[in-house]
Amino acid sequence: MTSLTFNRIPKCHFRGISLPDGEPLQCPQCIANKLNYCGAMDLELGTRLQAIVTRIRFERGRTLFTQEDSADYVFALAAGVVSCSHYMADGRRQIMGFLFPGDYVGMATGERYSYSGEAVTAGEMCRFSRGPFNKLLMKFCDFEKHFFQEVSNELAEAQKHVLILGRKDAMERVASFLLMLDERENRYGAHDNIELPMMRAEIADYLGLAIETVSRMFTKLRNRRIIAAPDAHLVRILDPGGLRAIASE
Amino acid sequence: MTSLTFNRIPKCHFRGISLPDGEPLQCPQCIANKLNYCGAMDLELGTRLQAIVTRIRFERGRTLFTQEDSADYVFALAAGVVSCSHYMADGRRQIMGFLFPGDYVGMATGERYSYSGEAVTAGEMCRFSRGPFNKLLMKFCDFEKHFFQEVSNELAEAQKHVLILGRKDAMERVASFLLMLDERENRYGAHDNIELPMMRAEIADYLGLAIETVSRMFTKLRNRRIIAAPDAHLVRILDPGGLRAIASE
DNA sequence: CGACAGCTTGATCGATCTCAAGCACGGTGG
DNA sequence: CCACCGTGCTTGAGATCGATCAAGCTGTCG
Repeated sequence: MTSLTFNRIPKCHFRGISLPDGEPLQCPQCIANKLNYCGAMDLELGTRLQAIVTRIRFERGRTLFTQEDSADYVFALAAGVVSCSHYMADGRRQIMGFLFPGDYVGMATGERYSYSGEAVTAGEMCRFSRGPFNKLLMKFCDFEKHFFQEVSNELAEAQKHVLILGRKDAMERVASFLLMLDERENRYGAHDNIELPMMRAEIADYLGLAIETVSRMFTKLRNRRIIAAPDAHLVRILDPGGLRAIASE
Repeated sequence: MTSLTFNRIPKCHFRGISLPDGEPLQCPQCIANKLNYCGAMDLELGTRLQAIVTRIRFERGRTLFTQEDSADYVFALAAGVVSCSHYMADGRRQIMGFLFPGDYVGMATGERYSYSGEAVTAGEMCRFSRGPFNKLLMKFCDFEKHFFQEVSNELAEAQKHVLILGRKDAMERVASFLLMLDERENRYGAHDNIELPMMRAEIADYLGLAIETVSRMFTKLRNRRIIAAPDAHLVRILDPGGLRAIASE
């Protein structure tokens, strides 16, 4: 069966991801997932996208694009996790968000990306030249309506982020962060553990805290039996209600 | 002359705004300002918008919509300044942004507004039922492309906000805030003073600070001759370079 | 086995919040 | 006209949360 399916690409193992050798992941599939309103067009759209895509594998730590780069490409993440960080002149970093498989970046941007994309884990992404990509989607789909929705979602997330950073204390921030990851995983089916693909430093720079503070909050949550954490990158929520209360949404 | 012009509505006097009695401001004009790509259609679009608009005047302090309200309306601000605040259960407030004449709200939202709109000054806004408004614009204009741009801008602003809240100290936050207001006024022509229509409490809740801290930072900037402040709601930037350095963009 | 990176924990420091007081201004009523 | 009051702003003093500095712990890799 060669027709594109609308299943999400398999939930990736964020850490120690093992990509199939040789045969790259089907990028158009993740595009199609996001564009699934396209209906009957998919197969041809997929083929056309295949024709203009560049697939790029990367290792943890690799910088995929920087905030100074001219925004010539649109990226779709096929596997792995990527952070979007803004660096200040003196080196301070604010992580704006994390990209997970199926996420885009580079659509809603001006002349330049305003943040840098860095690989939190190994992974693979699909790169499209902005022009042809836009033209193609515009031609095939009711393009803007769809991406309007996408950007709206991103905006809502940014506003949640503003609330966390502006008015929540350290405990509330960490709790909110865990709930966000939990909700994300819930969207793709039941799960018992939350996987934390990122390091403490990345959580800290997302939450506007110091590494040590993040660590202390995890410890506190563990001691209070709100969560269990078999290792630093795995969390099981023992008391969802308690966690939600702590996050004080 | 009845044809719509593309001039911005007159720069409003934020505080002590005096609205012409009887004859309401021409709302479709502010819509048209934002939609000026519509070109030849404007006149008819304006007329149709006239037909579905409800104009609402409001005094300082009035709540225009709340975060619990079902998002049935799109608003366009014709005059005055409005804050968009998210309230937490215990009363903490985070101001997500301020609306100025010509700004919209309610386009990029889900089922409900996720924040409340409150009048920072007296003003006037135009209210459209979401359905007819969308239909109308969709019919007349290359609607989504335009609003995609709008939401993208909003997203960029939210991300700037995230950076301010996540990684800047009190001094940098206040400096950044003043620069934002300055840039906004610059877009509409030269000016010598920045008007601060909002109170210290609102600046504080936008910047994630306490009122007292905001006040102290103003004092510090004044003492260092970076700004002059004839009164609490007027600021003149004496040393733009210095202010930019302090904001450490 | 040693070196290193990432995480945790402890002790101290400091920026910002909180609490409290005083000031400036505008509106109101005697 | 002026005393009074309320609101918003500023300033000061002390408390607090989270940052910073420093050390130790754990697991991985060569």
